[in-house]
Amino acid sequence: MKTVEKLPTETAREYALRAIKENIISLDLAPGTGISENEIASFLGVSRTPVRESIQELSKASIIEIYPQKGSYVSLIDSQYVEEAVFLRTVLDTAVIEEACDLATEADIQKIEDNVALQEFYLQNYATDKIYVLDNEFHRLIYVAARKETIHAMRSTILIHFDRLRSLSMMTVKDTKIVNDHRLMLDAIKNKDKETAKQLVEKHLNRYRIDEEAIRASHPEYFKVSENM
Amino acid sequence: MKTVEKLPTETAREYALRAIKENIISLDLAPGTGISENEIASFLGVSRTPVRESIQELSKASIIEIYPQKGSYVSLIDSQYVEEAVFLRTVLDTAVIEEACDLATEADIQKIEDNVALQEFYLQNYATDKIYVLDNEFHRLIYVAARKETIHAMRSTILIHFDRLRSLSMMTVKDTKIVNDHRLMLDAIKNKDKETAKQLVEKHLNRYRIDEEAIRASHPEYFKVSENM
DNA sequence: GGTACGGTACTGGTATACAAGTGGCTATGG
DNA sequence: CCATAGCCACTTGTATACCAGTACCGTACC
Repeated sequence: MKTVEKLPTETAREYALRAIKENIISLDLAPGTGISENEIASFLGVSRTPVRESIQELSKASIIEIYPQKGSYVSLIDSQYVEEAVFLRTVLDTAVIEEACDLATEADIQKIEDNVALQEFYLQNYATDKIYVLDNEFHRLIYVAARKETIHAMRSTILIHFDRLRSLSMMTVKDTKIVNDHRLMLDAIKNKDKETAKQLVEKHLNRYRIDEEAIRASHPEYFKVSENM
Repeated sequence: MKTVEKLPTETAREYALRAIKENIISLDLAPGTGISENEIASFLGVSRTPVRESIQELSKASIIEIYPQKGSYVSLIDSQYVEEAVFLRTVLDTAVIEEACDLATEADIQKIEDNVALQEFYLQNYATDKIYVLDNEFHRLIYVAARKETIHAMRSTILIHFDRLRSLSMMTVKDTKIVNDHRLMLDAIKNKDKETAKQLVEKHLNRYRIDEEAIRASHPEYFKVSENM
């Protein structure tokens, strides 16, 4: 497990949740790893309570499996859940951007504009490591503009199943293309052009198609064995 | 707060979550009510720990608002969240039933068939109080058939915002119509007829249109005052 | 050598103790 | 009578103690 800095503003619970999430997505807590509430608590320098609450939450989304009195494990990558994550993102993102076309205010658009401008700036200056955070923030801002922030929170939890597979794939979509997609989406929202916006989202998501079988071949121990074989 | 029987199979945490949820949906814990972890814990006969974990979970979906060191409150009915719930249900249910048309196995269909048959039986015998539970189960089985069970779990949490408004409306859609809708949906899945299935879901959801303003007029104290007025 | 049994050191589930902060009530002084 | 200061009873947040159940390992006995 990798160290995560505790921000002064967050509670122990928020810190623990963030630290565990980041470690799972980055695969520093690899699929199948056994985790102990006590161990993580002492590693993070907090008590079991906040750690336990975080683990409970992740287990709700099947990111962690809890076997009472036996142990807890980071879930193996399960095609079932990855598909659910991809499905949810596809269905929601397209529906939400259409809503954003209808509902976005000037202020919403300005925030997105600032975000995209920053993406373009970092792209020009080859500081592409910053783009990952801005990317997530961009998509959140779309949900905010569509007045669907609660839905976004749920989306991001289940998306962990997909995110860690993406980490594992080490597949990198050219940042140029990502940022360009974002610029075009913003334009579509400005123009209230739902049809174009929807098509852009579909095209954007298609860039992240992952060859799961190839990864399974090189890291079979990370994957759940399907029952139907 | 109304008593909820503890099932012998569930943990204290599951019991607490279920009890609190049911009380919020039934409005026995009315919107705006102040709740205390200690109070609920002693009422349910468990300690603060499982109660606290449940409240934390509900606060994630904005069902409960926590003000540290001050108190926690059942959220007032907020049009914003109700709309998010309706939006989520509409978007997901239509997309999921299409998936169910593709993916449902014989076993899945048989379970739905049994459920619908039971609905029809209770309808014939005027035991319509049983239909509410079967209704929820019916929609869950559709998600199961579409291999989207995790998504269903998230759906049901956010739907609380809508469910309690429905309780408040005391609006009753004729059970005859509901059960008939379900029968037709099942047929569409059997026939793998996505288009019909989708239209049926839309029609079905339209039956639950609620006149929020009328309810707001008769119970203004349950509603959040909009900031844009 | 093999097997069965028991101790031990873990697990997560629950209960309780303590900490830090808030708000209201009361008592006291003007 | 009013205002203010301080105590007290509450809140949630966190840490810790205790419980029941599990797994594993070593030992003793066959």
